[in-house]
Formats: sequence, structure tokens, C-alpha cells
Amino acid sequence: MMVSTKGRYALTVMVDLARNGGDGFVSLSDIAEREKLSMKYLESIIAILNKGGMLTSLRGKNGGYKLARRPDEYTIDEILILTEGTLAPVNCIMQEGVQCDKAATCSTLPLWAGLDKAIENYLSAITLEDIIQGNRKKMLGDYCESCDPAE
Amino acid sequence: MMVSTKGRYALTVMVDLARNGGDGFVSLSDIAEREKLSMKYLESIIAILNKGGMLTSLRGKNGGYKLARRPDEYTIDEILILTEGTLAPVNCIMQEGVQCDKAATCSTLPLWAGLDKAIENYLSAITLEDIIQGNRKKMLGDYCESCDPAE
DNA sequence: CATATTCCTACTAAAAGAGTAGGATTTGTC
DNA sequence: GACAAATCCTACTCTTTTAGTAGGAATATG
Repeated sequence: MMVSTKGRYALTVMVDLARNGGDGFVSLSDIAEREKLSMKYLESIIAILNKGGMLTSLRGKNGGYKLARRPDEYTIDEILILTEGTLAPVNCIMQEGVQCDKAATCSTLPLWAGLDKAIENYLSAITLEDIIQGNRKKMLGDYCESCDPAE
Repeated sequence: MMVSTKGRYALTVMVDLARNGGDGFVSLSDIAEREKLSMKYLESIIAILNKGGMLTSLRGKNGGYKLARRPDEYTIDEILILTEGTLAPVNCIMQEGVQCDKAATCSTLPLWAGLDKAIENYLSAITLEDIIQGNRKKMLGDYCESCDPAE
């Protein structure tokens, strides 16, 4: 499993904020209730989003969170990488510098690199806005059965 | 991480067999030595490949394993699904029947479904033969720097 | 000052990941 | 028939990750 509940719930929170945010701040308890998720757990997840600059927050009564940018300015890629740490499908493909010592001669490495690219490709082409618009064509591509054939 | 050492080593074993197999049987100790992997661990991995019909085996002295088909008849997809159980990037996208109870209204589900398809698409288009041929163009696509621009 | 909120640290239980250990069984060779 | 080399099989262990929970401090509003 590449994306854990951490990344999934983070995305859910972002979508919820995009939908229910508007100008004001949305409290975490509201989000947790709407999405039927543990507020305590969401706390730890939203902290990552907040520290990563994805949100702005306000403490105290009537406080809460709101998106730092417009929904179309977030790619799914960056949300998931921030919360999951990496989206690499294998350990071979982690950070820039350090590589497996067999990397130079490894015949399967190009496969993993290609898979990594395919995933990044897909997830960086979709934005929060696409999700709240329900842009199934963009998300499901050729596999979308309920998409208008004309674009 | 979507693919663990189990899937990675399984692929390594398959590639090794494709390269060093020929007609005869190759012993696991040979493979482990060549690939510098724990033979005991490989034992449990190759058992999955064997039971899954990917290999034929011969017990006793001079025994070993060999591929059940030609290298171009194995997709990477099927090797990894057999050994990993699933390649689904999230828990939401597991088996056919059972789904999350929020599936009907979940706005992020199409994203996960699309990601799943993108992964399957990539991995089912590549065969063992592509790997042993070092077909970087196919594996790395547009990101391949050392690929011939003409085809 | 009471209350609703974010913020912060620490803890825990279960599952998955990455092997190890030991031996039973089979088969070819001397 | 004994031996050696191999697959086959069951069980165990240690570590890391996952998925939370618990409790309280800091802050802002009415």
C-alpha cells in the first residue's frame, strides 16, 4: 500500500476545506464530524498540512483552518508527498543522493524509476479543484464510463 | 511503499532465471549467490512464484527452477500481483466486491481508481523480456535520456 | 472568566516487513 | 545403499510502520 490513511485523510480534509471553507475558518471538529473521522487523529494529520504551508490557521474560539491558496493551485502530488513523506513505489527510489549500491548494474531499476514517474505524472496533473468539480474524465481517463466522449 | 522486497526480489529472481536459465534448471543457491540475496528468504519467495505457476521446479540433486514460459510472456504486473497480493495504492481499491461504505458518495475514490489504473497500465505493458533487453525507452518513456530519439 | 479552539508531547496496540531456523523429502551419483 | 544436493514445509523472531488514543498547554472570543 503506497498511500496510508494519513495521506488519504489529508486529502479528504483538503477537499472538505475547499468545499466548506469559503472565506472563513473551519474548525476541525466540523470536518471530523462531516467526514466521520476521528478528530484526534485528524489533529495530527492537519498539523502536517499546516506546518507544510498548505493551510492557514487561527487559534481560539471561532478559530479553525482554511486553504492557503485556491483549490486549483494544489496538485494531489504535493499534498500526498507532504503527508506521506514519499510516494516512491519501492525503497530503491528514495532520495536524490543515496542509492542502492547495485544501482549502476541493476536491470530492474529503470522499471522502478519508470513506475515512479508514471505515478508522479498522474498525480501532478490533478488538482484539488478537479476533485471538487468531480472531473472524472481527468481522473479516470480512458476508463471513465460516465464521461462525455466530446471532451 | 507499494512494492516490498518480496515483490522486488521475486522480479529479480525471474530476471535471473530468464538470463541464466536456458533449458536447464537453476538452483536457488546459484541465484542467491549471483544476486547477493539471502537464500533462505528467497526460498519463501520463490515458493510463491512456483505455486503460482510461474515456474517449473525439479527436486533433488541437480534440481532447481526454470521459467514456465518465454520471458516475453510474463508481464511485470502479474509477477508483482502474485507476490504482493495486490498493487492497489490504497485500501479503498481492494477486491472486486467489498468497498468502503462511503464509496457511493466519496469524491476522492475516482482519483484512487485512476491512480490504480495508471499503475496497472504501466506495469502490464512491460514484460520480463523488456527488462532483460534493457528496453529503457519502454520503461522510462519520455524521461529516458539515453534512448534513441528514432523509435 | 468560561468556552472553544489550535497546538504539542507522549503513549499504545496491531499489523506488516524482512528475514532466520530447523528439518523433512526427493533425486542423482558413487 | 549411502551420501550429497537440492526443493519443500512449518514455525518463529525482531523491527518498523500504521492507526490511532490520551492529556493537557496556549490562545482567542464573548
